[in-house]
Amino acid sequence: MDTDRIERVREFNRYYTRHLGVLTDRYLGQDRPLGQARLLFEIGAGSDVRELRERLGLDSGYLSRLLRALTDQKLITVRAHPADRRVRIAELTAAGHAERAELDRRSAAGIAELLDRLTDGQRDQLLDAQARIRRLLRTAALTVEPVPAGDPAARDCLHRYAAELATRFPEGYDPATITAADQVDGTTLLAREDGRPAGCGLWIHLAPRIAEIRHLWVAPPARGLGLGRRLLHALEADAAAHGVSIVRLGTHAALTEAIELYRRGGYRQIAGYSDSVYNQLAFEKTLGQSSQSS
Amino acid sequence: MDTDRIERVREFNRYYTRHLGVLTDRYLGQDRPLGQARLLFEIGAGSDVRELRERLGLDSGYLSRLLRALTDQKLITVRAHPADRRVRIAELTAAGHAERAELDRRSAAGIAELLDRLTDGQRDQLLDAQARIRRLLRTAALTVEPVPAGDPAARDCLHRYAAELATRFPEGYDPATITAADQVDGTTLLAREDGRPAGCGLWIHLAPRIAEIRHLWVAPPARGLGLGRRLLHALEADAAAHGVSIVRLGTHAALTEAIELYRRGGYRQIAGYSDSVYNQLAFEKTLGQSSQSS
DNA sequence: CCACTTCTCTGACCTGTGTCAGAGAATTCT
DNA sequence: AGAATTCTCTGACACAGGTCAGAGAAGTGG
Repeated sequence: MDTDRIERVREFNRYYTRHLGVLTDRYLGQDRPLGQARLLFEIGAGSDVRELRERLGLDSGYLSRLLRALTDQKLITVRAHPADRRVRIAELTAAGHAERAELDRRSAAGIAELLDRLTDGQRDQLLDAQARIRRLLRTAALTVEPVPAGDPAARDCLHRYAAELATRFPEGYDPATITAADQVDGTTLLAREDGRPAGCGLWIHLAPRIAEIRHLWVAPPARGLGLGRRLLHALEADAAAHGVSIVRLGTHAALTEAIELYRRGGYRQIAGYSDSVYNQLAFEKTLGQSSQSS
Repeated sequence: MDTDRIERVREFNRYYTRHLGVLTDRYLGQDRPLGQARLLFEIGAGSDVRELRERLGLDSGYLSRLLRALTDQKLITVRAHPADRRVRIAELTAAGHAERAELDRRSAAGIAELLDRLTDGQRDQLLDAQARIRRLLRTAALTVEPVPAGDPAARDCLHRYAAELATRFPEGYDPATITAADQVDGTTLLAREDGRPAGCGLWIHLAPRIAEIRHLWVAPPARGLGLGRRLLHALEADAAAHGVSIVRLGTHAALTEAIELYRRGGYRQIAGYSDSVYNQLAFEKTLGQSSQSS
């Protein structure tokens, strides 16, 4: 195995957490237990308790006691949800907002002190390297997996896809155009980032050994990570594994990034094969033996 | 202030610690409290208790109980130091070594899983960016400060400097050449990285308004961080602040990096002014108003 | 109306981490 | 030899974090 690289990453982690992680957390948890401090941040403008429990991954008993401690300190107030009085809503008081701002200021002060010791160019280098690492970690966190055609997360992606097209196409977009679940005789792929849906795509048969790729979409926050290309390749590989040798797809002239993606992916433009009004352009690719997922 | 940059660094810290930091620590502390796991690593080939306490920054009572827990699990043995029976020495048993290797393996497995999801080029990008960040953080952690001429840490640096020259000069180096503490009528500067001495340098008067910079040295682990340049500039600034307008220094032909440093720093070579056998080359710089520390 | 579910809170409990004071053994200083 | 110092261990204590079972209030469905 690649032990040298692994060791270097671990070395970095040790160094980084010791120097920066500690730095910021210590500032945060200076007067106040870390749990309470985090909760103050997480409450923000006001959140219901159930949501907080979910976001912070806490036991209901523990969270309840944390909330109690904060109300005793008059930093938050807790009241019942107007619609469902079982649910309770936590909100920051004026003192809570002040405390939160103070914690925020302190945590930022630690970073400011660090940045102060660097030249302007070095600061930019730092930010640049951090952005690159983050991008790579996010890329590694992305998963692409087949899901049943009716999968709720996938359907949700398709609706967001439709909503986006409606704003991008001058003529709008009719949501009824989306392929119905029972119409998918190929495969639906769903991409996730840390469990949250991040993109989708599906293919269906046009004829024996001929497939059509549809509804390839990447959620805005996941763009720029190469996910479109990855989904496209995965769909091709999956279709090939099901005996498909030719893949077609149609797209709209307004979707310039998509067109670029298909061109780079080895697709060539063909005459229109579809009667969908949105498919202004058509593309085709012959799947060879070399088609691989990645 | 530069709130945007600060916010971006904090964002990165949150993301990174959540994704990678957590990852490794969870693997480490899976079956075993983190304190015990860390102790197992720190003991390594065998260490005396006092040293462990220092390295991990633990209370003697707490450490004692951690050691007890590990001995009860037959992972370590503790015996008295042969020379001083108050001091105790902890050593891993065979089982302890196995356990340590297992923890190590698990922690590495988390990283390996991550790296596996990246292409080879992405892996290199990740390592490269991490190395850059680490370099920048270390640079920011370096401090340069004046110390009394007899400061033990500074004297220690000078001895290490002498030891290094002894190996680098074909003719060796006589430690008696080092400027005595009572001979320093200028300033001694000491560089530290996280408290540990990382380099030194000093200047003395050759004549009114003329100073000589001596014994500029950077500890091997701190090289490549621009510390030599920083020490040199700081010495110049300090001398200028004490009314010095001309700085001279002598060096040995074997010290090519130093010679390069002086050339880049605006020094020009002059005829030898010193009778020291090690000063094969001599340099001089006139300090202008623009001389600044940084 | 009744049974069931959902949501929060309370009390009891556990573990890990950390601090403090002092005892006891070994060593060093005078 | 006796006093002072060094080093480790023990016991007592505190607190944060976290888990579990169950009570009680509020809502939902038949």
